[in-house]
Amino acid sequence: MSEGVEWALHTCVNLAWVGRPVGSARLAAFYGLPPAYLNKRLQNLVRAGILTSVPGPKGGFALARDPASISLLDVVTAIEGPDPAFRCTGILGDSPWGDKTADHPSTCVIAAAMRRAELAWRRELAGQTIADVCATVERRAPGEPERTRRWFG
Amino acid sequence: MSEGVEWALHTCVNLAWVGRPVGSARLAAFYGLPPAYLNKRLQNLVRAGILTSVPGPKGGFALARDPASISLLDVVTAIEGPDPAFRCTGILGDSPWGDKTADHPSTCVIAAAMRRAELAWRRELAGQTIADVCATVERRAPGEPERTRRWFG
DNA sequence: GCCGCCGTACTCGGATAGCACTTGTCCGAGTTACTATGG
DNA sequence: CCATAGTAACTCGGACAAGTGCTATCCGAGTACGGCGGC
Repeated sequence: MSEGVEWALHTCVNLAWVGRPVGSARLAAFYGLPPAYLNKRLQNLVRAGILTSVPGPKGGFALARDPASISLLDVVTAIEGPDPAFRCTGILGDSPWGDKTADHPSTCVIAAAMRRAELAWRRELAGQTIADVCATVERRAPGEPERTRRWFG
Repeated sequence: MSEGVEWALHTCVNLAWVGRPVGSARLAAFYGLPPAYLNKRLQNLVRAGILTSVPGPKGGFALARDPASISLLDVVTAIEGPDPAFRCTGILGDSPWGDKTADHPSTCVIAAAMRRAELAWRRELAGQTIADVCATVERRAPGEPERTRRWFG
């Protein structure tokens, strides 16, 4: 899985705490990441409707909606793309008595099993939101949001 | 995910039906796959203890144990490796007040959420065996095992 | 003092190289089955 | 007819290139802020 997923998730949590637009350079400096590349990934989140981008001075990226309505799955799919990890190429159609025209991705038993597993993975990710992560961190380290907000200010 | 996973899974099902060693060239010809590359992947299954390799004429690959004891997860991890898809690089340690020495992969809330999702995925895959796939296919197409066995004979 | 204009500096956004990993290929070591030969 | 030694062919196994996608970088278009001049 792309490493940018980790960066995007942590950045979303930070943005949830700050609450106002922050430039990608400042966001990247927080973790010592390459600013331009983080910017490229945050653009993916903008296209997915997770973030809003504000140009000009005092601009930057901010959450587009409530952290409670942004699931981890939303962020992951925004970075990795909507395609599932396992893709059935329909090699059954190339077998001696295979039917090239059949819809193998839908009928293949193996593809179905892999799809079931991936669905469980997506369901688990969809059940956790950015707000949940924030709440868990705050319970463990109550001063974290204020400290982060101050650093970015 | 690597495309070889699909090839390995289908090949395991075929081997379960045939029941005796089959060369990688013959196995690859069944789906029109590159023989040498399929061989390379089947070697992964041998190292994982899923297949046994028999050299010389009349040799090839065969299942090392009962199909009911080979889960889809076994095959996937044999090809993809044991590392999880999401790897926590511990960027929290690079934050302004981060602790480089802390065990971030274990304590990070985001890493925990991703690990939970991946665990659900693995559990789903571990619950399905090659024998289950074979049984489902046979129920749907009763003549399939015999037809496959005959083609490889 | 207040309003409007301009320049500036900062932001995002997309187009452009470098690198790692998956994919694909090849040839050599080892082993087994077959064959020919001798008893 | 049977045992045996030799040969030959077929197998896996690991070492060697090419293509694709992720990683990283740069520069240009656009916009809001701050300063300046005029009213």
